[in-house]
Amino acid sequence: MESHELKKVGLKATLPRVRVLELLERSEQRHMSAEDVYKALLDSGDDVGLATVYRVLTQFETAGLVIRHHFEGGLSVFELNEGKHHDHIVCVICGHIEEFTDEVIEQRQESIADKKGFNIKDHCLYIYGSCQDPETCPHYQSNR
Amino acid sequence: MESHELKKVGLKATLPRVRVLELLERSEQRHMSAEDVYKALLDSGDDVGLATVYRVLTQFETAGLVIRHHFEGGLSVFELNEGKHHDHIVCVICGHIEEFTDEVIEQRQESIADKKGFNIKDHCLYIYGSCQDPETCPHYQSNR
DNA sequence: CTGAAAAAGAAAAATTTTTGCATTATTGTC
DNA sequence: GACAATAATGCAAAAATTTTTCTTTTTCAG
Repeated sequence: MESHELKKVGLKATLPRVRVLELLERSEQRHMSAEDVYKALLDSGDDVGLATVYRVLTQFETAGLVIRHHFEGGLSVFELNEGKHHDHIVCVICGHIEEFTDEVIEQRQESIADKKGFNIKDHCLYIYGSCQDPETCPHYQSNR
Repeated sequence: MESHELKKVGLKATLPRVRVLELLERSEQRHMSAEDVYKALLDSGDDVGLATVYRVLTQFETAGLVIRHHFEGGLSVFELNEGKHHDHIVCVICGHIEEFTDEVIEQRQESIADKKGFNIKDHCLYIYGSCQDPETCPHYQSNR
């Protein structure tokens, strides 16, 4: 139940918040822009304002429920924070996104930060490319 | 001479373009937003329009002269493309940015992309943290 | 249930980036 | 060097995106 998760982070379980959280948990698309969320909610019959969506997403980010990414092209997207850090590999042709983690990369980052005297708060690695799989990348052939 | 570099990529050596390029080459701040560039040019007596700055920076990006980054917080910044790829470690307190490359990380990325069937076009790694050096991070003490 | 406090919604505002168009500048040729 | 063709600039207006304000509505503890 989503209301419990909201209470846990000190947010009242209002309808818009519950809906946004449900959406992020259940949507096929793990990475959604504020606009995406807004439209999806409208489509499913919820009468919510875009300003509320922005507010809620920002609150969720602050509360640690979601993570905000800035992909190439300036696109801001949100994804549910499920606790385990991961990086992203994005197909610039079809938009397909896969997640991964690599212990070696994580460790190298730590040692680089140490060497430079930084305390890591956060980090993100985005790999952009084309997935050559016609199944997942329907536009691959026409754009190859 | 900047006009030569512009010609080389097929852009006419107009005053605004030369000025923007000069600025990016000479500024202490390697990473500048469009607004930063605009203000710096006005300050140095150039009468340029903000729209032109945006246009020129986008042209430079297309031509490969500059690289555009989207840092945490949604901030778009540009830096001169000097040919050698590097990643960034950013102090979220004072804004100080350092560049680095790590061969091991680069290789791991390649092998991850291979394993997933992606052709890497580009990639970027941003580490966010606090640089604990009071010299380079003047705000560190007050925000620690 | 009820009331205080918080949140939603709508519209306006603030930001950032792009576009249309008249004017100005650049460049290859004479 | 000057000239005309072509491309680029600057301004203002328009988009696009995100945030804020303010009034009304909702939540939740007692």
